[in-house]
Amino acid sequence: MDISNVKDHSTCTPKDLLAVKDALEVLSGKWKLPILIALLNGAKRFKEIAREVPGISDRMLSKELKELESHQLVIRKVIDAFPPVVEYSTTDHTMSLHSVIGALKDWGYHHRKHIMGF
Amino acid sequence: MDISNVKDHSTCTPKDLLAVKDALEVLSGKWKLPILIALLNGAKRFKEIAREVPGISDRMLSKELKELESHQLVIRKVIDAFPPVVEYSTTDHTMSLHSVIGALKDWGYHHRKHIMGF
DNA sequence: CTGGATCCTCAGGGATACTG
DNA sequence: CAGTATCCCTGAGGATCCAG
Repeated sequence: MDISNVKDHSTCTPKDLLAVKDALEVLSGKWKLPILIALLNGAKRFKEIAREVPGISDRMLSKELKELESHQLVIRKVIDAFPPVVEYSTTDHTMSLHSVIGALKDWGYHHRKHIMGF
Repeated sequence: MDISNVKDHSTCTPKDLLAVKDALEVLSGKWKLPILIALLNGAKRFKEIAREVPGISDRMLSKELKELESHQLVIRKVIDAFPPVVEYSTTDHTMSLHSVIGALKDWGYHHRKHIMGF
């Protein structure tokens, strides 16, 4: 991927802004990134994700997973059995999010230190 | 089958998740990043920012700027005159956001290509 | 020009109960 | 277990008017 123009901050074009907005929209909401982070550690079932994303309700988890699937960020695999087993996993496309998550994580730590006055 | 195709990517600890959540909270909302992007191109006045962030209302711009200031992400400089002149600029701390914005921008482009099917 | 004050809408999200 | 169906409420954000 061409990131050659990243360094030129003085020309963050309207198109670049659009790209950022696109990303924000897809990743918007309180839960999408936490869910994806949980799944990046390995495929998981519904209840497992719920356990790994503290505070999320079944309703929201269901909704968010559907949205993520529609964006091709997770894969839903149903195993016909009883009781039902559904396994969620990441996609190649999810992997491209690593730099985003990494940047947010680093900045989160940085910001906390900065505000706390260290 | 194998729920354990855990390739052990940079595993995110609960603390890391917290950091991501911190970042998301500070940058949450529809306008904060677009505003910061506008300011990264140079200090600007209220109306100039409004012009560079399409769709934002004066009310939201005012609110978001206050919040950003409280997080030390923008500096507000009043020039006593008539008509009033207020200049907003970034801080050192804002600069640390470059990697976040860069990652989001790159991923936005990438995602669009991916969804559009190239 | 730079916003504050008000009012209002709507969608994100919580709580609870229920189903195959 | 893996969700759906309802109900409800809060708060982000829009519209408009007003003031220094």
